[in-house]
Amino acid sequence: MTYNTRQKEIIETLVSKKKKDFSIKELYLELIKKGEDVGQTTVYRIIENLAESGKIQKTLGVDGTVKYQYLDPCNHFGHCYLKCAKCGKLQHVDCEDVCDLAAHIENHHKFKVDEANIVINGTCGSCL
Amino acid sequence: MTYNTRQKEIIETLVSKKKKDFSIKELYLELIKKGEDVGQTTVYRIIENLAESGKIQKTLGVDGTVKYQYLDPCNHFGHCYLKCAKCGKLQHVDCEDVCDLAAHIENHHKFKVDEANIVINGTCGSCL
DNA sequence: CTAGTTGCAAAGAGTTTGCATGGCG
DNA sequence: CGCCATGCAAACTCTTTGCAACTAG
Repeated sequence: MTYNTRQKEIIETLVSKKKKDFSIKELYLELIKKGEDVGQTTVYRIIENLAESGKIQKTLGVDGTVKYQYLDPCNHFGHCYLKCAKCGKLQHVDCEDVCDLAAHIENHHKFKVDEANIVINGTCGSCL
Repeated sequence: MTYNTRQKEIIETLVSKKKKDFSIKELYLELIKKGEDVGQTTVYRIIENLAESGKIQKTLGVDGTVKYQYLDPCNHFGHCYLKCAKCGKLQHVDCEDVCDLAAHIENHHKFKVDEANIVINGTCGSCL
């Protein structure tokens, strides 16, 4: 149904190295700077697909603009993200307490927690 | 420094009744429909101020567009929001487990949790 | 060969800005 | 009266769409 193309590979590779959130424009300019021959429309389309398939997540950046963020495959229980409101970096955390909270919420508050998508906002160590 | 105006009052009143997230356009059209005489630019400016002051929060809606959301003043410990990915509704939860998790993260993961801004994504009871 | 993919340019949304007018205190 | 707020229109930025050329399988 879908073809593997040079553009898809270039973009997926670049995106999977990202540790911070990024905008389409940033990504596009980075590609151009590297001399990669990719159209802006194509970047939009590929990023949209990646977001739909769940490999990256659409988010609001620190500055209030739309950004995208690569999520390492971490769908196991007890995982969550800590997002720094100052530098925008995303930190992964695994711990039982997240499990406990999720379980509690599901049992007591009629709400099915999406374990792959718990984001806690705050300030990271380096920014404090 | 700032004046109280008819427009601010109208918008703040309307916004504080919102239980779901909303877009500027929706808000503006709602005002027009009610016969309120408010310019679209003014809506943008007032909403921006409310977001800056923390009374409302800028978020990404279910459809991937930018929305705003009124947050009832709930800055006490152990509070968090449950956001339904299907209907977009925001639910408030108070429980010790949130406290515990926040404390754990601060102590073990070098991260200062913003207690007023913990949003857990998932699916609410009515949408299940 | 066929169907998905790309990239350009144009169209469409959403948001911001300049500036003259109006209103609060 | 002085300063902030408002609203219109224009400017801008971001994103999507139409379409012809291209490419993977």
